[in-house]
Amino acid sequence: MLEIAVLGVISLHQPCSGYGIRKVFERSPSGHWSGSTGAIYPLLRRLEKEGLIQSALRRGDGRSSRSYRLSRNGKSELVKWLQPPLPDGRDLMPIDPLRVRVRFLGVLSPEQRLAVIHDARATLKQHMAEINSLAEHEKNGDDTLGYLSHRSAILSMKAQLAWLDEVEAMLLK
Amino acid sequence: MLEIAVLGVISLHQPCSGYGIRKVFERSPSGHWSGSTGAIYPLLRRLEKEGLIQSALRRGDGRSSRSYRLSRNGKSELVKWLQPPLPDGRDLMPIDPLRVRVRFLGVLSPEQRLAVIHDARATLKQHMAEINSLAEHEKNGDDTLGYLSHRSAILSMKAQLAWLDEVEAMLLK
DNA sequence: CCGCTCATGTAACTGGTTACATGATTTA
DNA sequence: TAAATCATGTAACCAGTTACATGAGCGG
Repeated sequence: MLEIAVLGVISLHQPCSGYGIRKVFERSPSGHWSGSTGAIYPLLRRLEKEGLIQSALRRGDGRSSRSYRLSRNGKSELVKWLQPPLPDGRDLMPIDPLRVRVRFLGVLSPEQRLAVIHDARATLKQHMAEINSLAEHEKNGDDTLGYLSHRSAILSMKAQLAWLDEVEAMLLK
Repeated sequence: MLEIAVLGVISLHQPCSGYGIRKVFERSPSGHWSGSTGAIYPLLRRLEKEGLIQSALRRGDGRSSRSYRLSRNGKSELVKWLQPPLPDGRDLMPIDPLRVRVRFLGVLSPEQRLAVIHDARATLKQHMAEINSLAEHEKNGDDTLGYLSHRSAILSMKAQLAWLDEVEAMLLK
């Protein structure tokens, strides 16, 4: 997946450096990859060896960096991944840490269970507010798909909050 | 995470075999771990070595299996993981393959983009129907938390469907 | 000139998957 | 009696993280 994400990020920001790609991952609020150097740099060299991306050296002197662009093969690889059919419904459902927690809530005392729910609600609300301000900011910008990605995160957190209400109601019953 | 999930599954089904634990993962519809032998069996031995679980041999003759139970330490490890504070908001957001796809939809033609949306909608609806029938079945059962886990999956898929409507609307605009 | 950001890289590790291998028990 | 299921395990691999290491350029 990181491989595809890197191709995708290059498609959005080309020409860009490995460092630039890392920062995109690091700064993205919708959880995921750390943008660790140990993942990105070896991956970039592999992608270039496979002909999916091309690099050019930017200034051999001093602060030199590689500038990456997507090749035709790289683009068609990305297109191929994007196109239907999508993977199985199960593979579309990521592991939700909150869901896992609630699944095993039975080992806690009733009071502790409620404490977990309350804490989860607070954490979600706060993170939602953060992403919401980002989204508002780019609402009428040119990066529609970036905005929509943030909307996805917002809607999914809203759904989790609604779910937490259900959970609390059933626990109190 | 698999480590915690295994402790959790044992807490729910103890005493149970490694095979039984694997099946729980395999059959769970809310995507995640494959329940691969190469993950479970070494992990179980490690957990026992660490004193988090205990095993007893069930019939040395013929089809023999190990029967696992949670130890006090194992239970308190699970309790510790469950309790607040939850991880950072970012770490609570798993990587959503659908979101990643939409993020990079720009490389496709407008018609292809809509095809992806339509396919995603169909896949989600079908998977939602499957989980929904499971959830209905266990609605008034004793495993409230199992039911709520499925509800979480359902609500999150509903949110994704609503989001896809937003995406389509913005793409058509 | 000090600290921050840009920039690249490696080594050790963790956590998981796939595929293979084995064999007993149950069921159609 | 054949096929499915119960049951356990290993080896090779893949993807990603953490921590370490290095160094240039830029702003206060």
